[in-house]
Amino acid sequence: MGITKTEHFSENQNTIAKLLKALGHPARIAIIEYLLKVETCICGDIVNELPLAQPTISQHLKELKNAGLIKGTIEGNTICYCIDGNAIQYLKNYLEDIYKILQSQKKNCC
Amino acid sequence: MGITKTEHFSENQNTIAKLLKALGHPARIAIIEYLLKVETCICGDIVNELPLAQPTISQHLKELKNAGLIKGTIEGNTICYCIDGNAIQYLKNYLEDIYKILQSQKKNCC
DNA sequence: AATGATAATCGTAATATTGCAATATCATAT
DNA sequence: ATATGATATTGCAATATTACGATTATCATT
Repeated sequence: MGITKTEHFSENQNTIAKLLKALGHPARIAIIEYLLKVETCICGDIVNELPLAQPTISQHLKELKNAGLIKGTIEGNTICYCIDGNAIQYLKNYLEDIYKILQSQKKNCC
Repeated sequence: MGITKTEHFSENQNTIAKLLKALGHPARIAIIEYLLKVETCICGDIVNELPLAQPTISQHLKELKNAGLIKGTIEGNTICYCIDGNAIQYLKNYLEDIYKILQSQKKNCC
């Protein structure tokens, strides 16, 4: 029915899925990579960097922000966006955990 | 227009986004976690573990498989599913790289 | 106050996703 | 041969996502 049954899954599973989903679009990956590159947070020029219209980018930024992957603070008449390290760390740890468990298992098939 | 403009982004960005998108659903996270738990690859009982109908789970499995996150091999009249460690490692490395770069930057805002 | 620059929001069209009932497929047991 | 059990596919309804033009809001600078 087009609606995800979040209530049937654990809070952790929903949190992880939400973060990963927010990153699951090339434009949003590109935004993250750009934010990482420029280092400084004055980021009004994302629009010039990406091949998408300004409203589209604004929408992608909103989604990244909703998911908690970036933070934005008003800075005069521009907005200062930057990556939230905690969210990245959370995902990194999750994947490291999965990887570690996989490594510890003796492969007996596939 | 509802269609992602993949052609405007790098191959790497599209690959990462595709993997993350495939993981960006609680049911698929639950499937991965279950596959991790059972260790052995005979995994026909995912349907009994998750609160979703059999066709829905079959569809989620297909998406994980298309993204390259799991492998499935026919084993008589059951199917043996297991996680593809390479895909997990790829994502893990990507997030570790981002995290490392973040750590190396001196925070001056946000 | 008027102007300009920047970014968010609204509205809408096109497409994708989620979920399931019904059905199909296919290996194996009877 | 036929029934059974396991998984895949089809078809469809409900909802979500993607993208952008038009507009609006906000604020710094005239």
